[in-house]
Amino acid sequence: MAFQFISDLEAWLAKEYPAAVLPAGWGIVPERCPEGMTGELVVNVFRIAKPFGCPPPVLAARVAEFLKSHPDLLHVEQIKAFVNVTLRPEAVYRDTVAKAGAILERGTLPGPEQRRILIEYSAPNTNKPQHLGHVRNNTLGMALASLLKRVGHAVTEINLVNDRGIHICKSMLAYQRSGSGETPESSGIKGDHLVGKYYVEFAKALSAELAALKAARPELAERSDEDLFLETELGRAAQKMLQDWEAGDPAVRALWQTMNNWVFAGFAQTYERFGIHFDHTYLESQTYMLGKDLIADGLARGVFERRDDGAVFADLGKLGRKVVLRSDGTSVYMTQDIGTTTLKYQDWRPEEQIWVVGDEQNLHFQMLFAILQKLGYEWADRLHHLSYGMVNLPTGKMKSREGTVVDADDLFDEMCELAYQSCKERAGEETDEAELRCRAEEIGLGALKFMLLKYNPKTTIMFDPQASIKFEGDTGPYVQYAVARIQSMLAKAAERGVDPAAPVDWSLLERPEEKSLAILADYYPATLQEAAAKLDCSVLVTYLLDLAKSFNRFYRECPVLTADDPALRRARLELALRIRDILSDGLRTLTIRIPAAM
RNA sequence: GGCCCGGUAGCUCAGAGGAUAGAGCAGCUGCCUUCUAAGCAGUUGGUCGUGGGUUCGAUUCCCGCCCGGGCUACCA
Repeated sequence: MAFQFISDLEAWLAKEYPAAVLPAGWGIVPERCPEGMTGELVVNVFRIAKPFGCPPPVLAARVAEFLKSHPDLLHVEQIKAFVNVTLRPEAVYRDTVAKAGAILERGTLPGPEQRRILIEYSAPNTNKPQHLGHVRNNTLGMALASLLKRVGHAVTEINLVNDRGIHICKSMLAYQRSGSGETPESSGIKGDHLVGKYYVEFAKALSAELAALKAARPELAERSDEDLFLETELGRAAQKMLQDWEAGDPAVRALWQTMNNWVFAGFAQTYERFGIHFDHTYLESQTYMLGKDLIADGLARGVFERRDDGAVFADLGKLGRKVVLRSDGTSVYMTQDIGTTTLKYQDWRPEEQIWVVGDEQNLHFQMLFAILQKLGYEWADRLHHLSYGMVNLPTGKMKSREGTVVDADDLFDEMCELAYQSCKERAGEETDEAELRCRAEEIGLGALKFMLLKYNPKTTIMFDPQASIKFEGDTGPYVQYAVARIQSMLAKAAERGVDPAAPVDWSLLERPEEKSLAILADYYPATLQEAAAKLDCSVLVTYLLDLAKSFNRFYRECPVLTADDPALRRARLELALRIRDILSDGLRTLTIRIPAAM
């Protein structure tokens, strides 16, 4: 915030109360005055009173007294410990939007607060295409990376692809048995979907075999499917394939490489369409053996202990005990994660690492961080798990096996097709097809990202296709539309006799819709920084909706190009342009693109 | 059982020790020969799960309880 009367108030308080011990980073943050109260900003003295050693209403009275004599303020009203103020128009704009670029620049953190941050997200398996759950992960990851960059951090985006393991072997086995040489080219099916088709095929065949097994041996009826996996022929065959893979069997390796390449090509398309770019992709097949030496080292140093059966574990106190090496000496997931985390540190030397991973792994990450701290890494206290909730459907959870997943590519298509229909209806005949498709892509995918970012990451999202796919109300297109309206005004400025390069007389903007818009705009830098500090893009989303709403109210109430006074036209256009810059910057920060027109 | 997250309007969600708890959707009423109606304005709708406690003040903090979800493997 950069309001002059606030700085003056702080200076005055410092002078009047020299004994007050103010906390570090102290500063008065004015709040926007609630609807229905007279005033534009409010100084909440409840919040600041403590160090001054007098009752809030008493301090508020003194604050009000000081502010009443301040030249920037038209009206000051004290109610209990709230001091509501109304500003002179010239003060509003001078302190907010009038200084070109100032608001956008203030979004960047001061140098010493900028850090090198590594963020890992997406982390797909290569046995099936991505679904809505992955889309939430991808969206949260890419937008968070972008937000952190926006406030000045040096961010490295990493993907760690889980390209080996029993799940891949399931797809491979089904393909080997019934694929008859089908390829993405021969079938016309996108690579990841083709591989997914065989994964589903395996799952079906396995459950048929399990059902037959249970029918033949009723004593097994109570056992879980996982439990009985190796009792089935298919299970044993998949297991055998995994062992062959690990032994480096050339045929298995070749099939694995072929099918994985299909999936990589498919993922690349999906990522490209969504606008995702990783600085580096690690493959689990190349990192899964890491970590064992660190365990051995930790064991020697007494960080880990060996159990009677030979398994090595970490005693993590309240978190419990965690096995880090099986009794047969092989790794578990935790072993690999210890290894890859140190690898990532060595490769990039980040000051912070962030993992975007679902909340079912909360305990895993608590344990991982605790283990790394026990191992004594000085960077181990700057690791964050950005935990997010599931995406549920009205019918319940998404389950690959039951075919109830919302496929990522299908969802993209559906969003964009709906956007296209709407674009087509509202555009004139003269707009060409390619342009409409391009707009629809930006609107459709923008709506999807915005919808996923709107929620606090930790909440479980209910995705109702009927209700969630919409372009009205609290949506991305609502914000994009505000930008499009401003662009359209700018395009017409010349024909209405407004020169966007002419000087601006801000004092003409006296209407409440104008002033509150400028005041709200000034909260942008703080909002960016708050969102970045909380690793929560929904803070920014909510703000952009507010700002767009405030703009739309202004747009309705205050004619811009059709105002009588040319100087007023000029000033209002300038205000609109400053708002456009913030909305655009905000959308870009969320990785949402801005259509040229809507 | 233990640990973690959630319970706010019919629905989906914000908010947060302070003023009269907000928004979108859905419903109802208006507003397009006037800068883009993917918009604006109005209106209906709430004992903020529940019982205690702390406080000048609690929906917000603390404790108990109820409901929903997650985790609690030598799976990833």
